[in-house]
Amino acid sequence: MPELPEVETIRLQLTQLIPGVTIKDIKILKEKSFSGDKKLLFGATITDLLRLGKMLVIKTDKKLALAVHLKMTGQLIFKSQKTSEDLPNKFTRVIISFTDGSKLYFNDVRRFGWMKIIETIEDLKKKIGPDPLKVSNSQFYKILKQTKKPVKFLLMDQEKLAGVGNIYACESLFLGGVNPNVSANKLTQERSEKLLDSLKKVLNSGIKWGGASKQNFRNAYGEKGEMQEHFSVYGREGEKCLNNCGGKIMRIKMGGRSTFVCPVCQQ
DNA sequence: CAGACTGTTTCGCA
DNA sequence: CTGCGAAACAGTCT
Repeated sequence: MPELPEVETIRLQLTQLIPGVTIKDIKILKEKSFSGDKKLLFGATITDLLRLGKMLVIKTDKKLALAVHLKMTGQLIFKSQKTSEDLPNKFTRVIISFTDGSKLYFNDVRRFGWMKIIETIEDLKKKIGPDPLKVSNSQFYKILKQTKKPVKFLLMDQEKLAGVGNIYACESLFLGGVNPNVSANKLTQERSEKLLDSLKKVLNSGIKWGGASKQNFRNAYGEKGEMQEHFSVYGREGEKCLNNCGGKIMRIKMGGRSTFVCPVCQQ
């Protein structure tokens, strides 16, 4: 579920909370959710946090880091007090305890997400494209030229561009006035620039509102985000287009995923 | 009961 | 070998 803005929200919050704390113990409640030898991290102190697309990397002072992918329903919630009323819950898969008594809970209803001990981030980096917030207009235009697939698929292709999922793809295409079915390589340079600009705006807005919590997303404090209240098209099927063009938002299927479009504004 | 769901990976077929 | 789509992963919710 979480896309770039949701993961970034968690990263920003955890950056205020866990650098400097030392891992005391790791409790793995679901084997599948954690890979690597947990003992290697005992005694490691968190240094900083990094985001690679939708992945979060928790770095330590040892030569090891903990990579996390939340997939559809993952949550990373930090509690400074020793006990918490609501955590762990039945969906808690991993609990990382720190020497100061604080804890980091990895919850994941559907168990698609994972935590993985890694020695280097190079392998993770290799598999993903650049971060859309750091891409230049010319770089983005080149990426668009690489495929004739519908532009929406391109935006969501992590190997081409890392971090965009279904929601922010729909939102940015609407803001950019681009039909999701248009072949990526058919966009003119001008439209490419507008689309990238829209994508950056939508992603930054998502970060500003602390992520979108349509279903499961919670930030590092266990709270919902507010971005869902600022969607222009996502989940607004049948409602009036906010551009006052007279069109109604439609829901179409692309690659099995719901896609929301304004048939008037997005050509 | 059927269908959705904000994400990847894998498998089978053209 | 490439590219594509469907299926799989697993659970809750409407």
